[in-house]
Amino acid sequence: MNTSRRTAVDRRPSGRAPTIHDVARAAGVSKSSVSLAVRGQAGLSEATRSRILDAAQQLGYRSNVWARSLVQGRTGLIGVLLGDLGSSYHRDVTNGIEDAAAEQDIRLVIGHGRRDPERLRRELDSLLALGVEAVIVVSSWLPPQHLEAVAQRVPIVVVGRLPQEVPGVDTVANQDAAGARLAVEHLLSLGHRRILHLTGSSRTAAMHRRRAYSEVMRARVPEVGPQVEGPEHLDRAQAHLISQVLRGEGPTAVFTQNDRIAAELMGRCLDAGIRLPDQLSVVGYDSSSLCSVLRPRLTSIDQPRLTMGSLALRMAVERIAGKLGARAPDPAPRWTRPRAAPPWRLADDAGVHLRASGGGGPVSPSHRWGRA
Amino acid sequence: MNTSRRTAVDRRPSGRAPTIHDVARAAGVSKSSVSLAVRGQAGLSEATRSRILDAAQQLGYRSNVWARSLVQGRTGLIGVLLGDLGSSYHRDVTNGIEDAAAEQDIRLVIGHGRRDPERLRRELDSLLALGVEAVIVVSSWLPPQHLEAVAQRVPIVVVGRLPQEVPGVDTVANQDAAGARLAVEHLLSLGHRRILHLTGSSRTAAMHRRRAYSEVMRARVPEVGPQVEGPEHLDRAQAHLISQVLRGEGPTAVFTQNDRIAAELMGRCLDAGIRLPDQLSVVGYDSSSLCSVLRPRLTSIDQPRLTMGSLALRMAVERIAGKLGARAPDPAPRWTRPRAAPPWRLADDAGVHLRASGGGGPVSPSHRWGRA
DNA sequence: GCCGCAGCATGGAGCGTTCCAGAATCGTTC
DNA sequence: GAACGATTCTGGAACGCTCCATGCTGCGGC
Repeated sequence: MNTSRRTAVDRRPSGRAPTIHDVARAAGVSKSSVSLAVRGQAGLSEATRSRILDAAQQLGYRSNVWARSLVQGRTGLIGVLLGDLGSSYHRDVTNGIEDAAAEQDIRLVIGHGRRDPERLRRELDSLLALGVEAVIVVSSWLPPQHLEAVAQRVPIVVVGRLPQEVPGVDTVANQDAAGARLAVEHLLSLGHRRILHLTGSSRTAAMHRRRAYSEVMRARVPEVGPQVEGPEHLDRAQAHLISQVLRGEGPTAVFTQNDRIAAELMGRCLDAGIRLPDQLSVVGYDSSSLCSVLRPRLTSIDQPRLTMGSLALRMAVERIAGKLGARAPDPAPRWTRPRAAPPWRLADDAGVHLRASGGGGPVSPSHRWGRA
Repeated sequence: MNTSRRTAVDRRPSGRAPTIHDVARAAGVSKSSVSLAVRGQAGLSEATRSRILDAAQQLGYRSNVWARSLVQGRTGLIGVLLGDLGSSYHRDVTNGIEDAAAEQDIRLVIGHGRRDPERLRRELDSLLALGVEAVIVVSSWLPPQHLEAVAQRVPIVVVGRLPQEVPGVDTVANQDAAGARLAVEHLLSLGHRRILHLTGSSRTAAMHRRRAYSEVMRARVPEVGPQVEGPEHLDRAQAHLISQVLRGEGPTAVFTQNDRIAAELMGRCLDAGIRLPDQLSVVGYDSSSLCSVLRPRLTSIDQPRLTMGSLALRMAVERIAGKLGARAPDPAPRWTRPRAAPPWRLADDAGVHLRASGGGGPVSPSHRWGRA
């Protein structure tokens, strides 16, 4: 039967990784002592400890995460499910998550949804199969009922705005309404009155921005009121806007739902020979890396993406600790709001601010201004 | 002693997941039979199989990946270490990897280096600790000696250009030289003679591009020859270039090492009142998402990023299969080059092409052209 | 001199699987 | 009816680790 085992051993990647037994033999101690030593637990003399660690070092020993988690019943893994790679938003949120994870003994596993709800689901399943103890979903595209089902197995924190509150799912979101208000107030302060809102989505975050825009417009310029284009026929709306501007009619400023739409609009305006910002001012939302690349530079609303990420991780850790019956590892920090038990949500707790395009070419109506 | 176990059980996330034993008991068979059934292996009657699967379904049983990989000695995991999230390059390469992985029974684990070699190393370690069977590194920033050390434990495929050939490490790279030649030939065909090369790096890929640029310039316009600025004092070089152009002197075209630098240059030119592309033509490298956003649109060199990703995954799988002593799963495809045994590398096998800015505003010297 | 008690160190059980040798069952064939 | 092979099913060992009960020292106090 030893020979039968042999074959299994031989089938594994060359030079089979050293185990706790190998280290034990090398250091002349029992496997239990090695286990204590590598985990830095008490109950060993300094002499043996260092002897063991030396041997481990020399053999290139690394503890097998799977074996450990098998016996401990936990993995120390948190899944990060990104709606998309390749966006500065997701990068920054992820960085925030990583920074917070580095403070704890938490390992992250990143999954990638490729902007596709179906793929997002599959990736979520995949993360669960890996044994993550919680999942941070940086996307609002997962269907609520699916989220709810998964949340019964494992804590879920969503960074973004879900269409509805989901039992057992915590959320972190930026203050969309406040951001939109900032944007509109900024344009108003520049003297604009006819301000258009261009939106590409009817999802929750977009609707919050749109609603706030409308409220401000109704309150501040009742004689003009809100004018929203999109999300449907967005292309045609842009074309119409451009022809208006070329005739010297229509809006003098546009607040777009996000930077991508702003960039697209700016491109089309420039193609049509419209002078930006003289003939049209544009303000975006997200403060993406596009802002400083575009000419004229784009004024946009900045979300505290790093903070949102860190927040999400801490919430996940707290949930795990709660599930495990222990108390939260940190003394509850400022943001904790230890109010209602699950389900709870923490939204709008992350501030937002306007980042006017610094430097040479701010988007403005015919005159320059400094920083907002 | 049973009670002592109890506490361990109770400490684990609520409602302890059902195991193979639970299913066995429910179906009235042995755990071995359950194992066979859930893995769809032969050796069971249809009757018992379906009875077992029903029971498993009812209990919501999911096989424990850690336990499985512990006994099988393999995880089915491949690590993807990204030099950075948030770039369209990394996204596309990752998509290519994922597409190829979907065809196999491979699960991907993504790590994130944040453009920092030190962090890259830590993430690599973290992936190894997770038990990945191979790592695809989408970055050229890891020090060769470190790569070499790790490659002894697990196959490594690098997407990018390492400073030197590393034993045991496979690489996938685009044809930097061919790409650079395309770019320069393109500008020459538009009538440019004084073409500057602006580079931001002295790393390998950049050097390949730079060298190819110089060769073409020497061969095609010997009376002008190559002129390279950067990587040091890039900022000053740009300022100088702009002042030259404003005086109607200096280069009429610039080939930049990448799109980021091209975008920066274009921004500064526009800030200075230079008309693009009338006064200066710019060609970038990468065909990033910037190209279609900028005005005028940016002509750039396109790398087959998806293909490169798929290639990398197939190479990794092949390596794993080789290490495991089995033959490659697929009949060797076109690109395999089954030449030298390890170490081998496969570079420059992924084609490259110029993507001229379509539509309205191509970067050109005073006249328009169609697609290249 | 013996007891008690630290402090260290250890072997064994068990985590949830897979794998394998062998047992049990069944149907054929002589 | 015995012998045999094929089919179906099973228990135990092992994977690499943690945890626990227990053993072994040596030392101070009575």
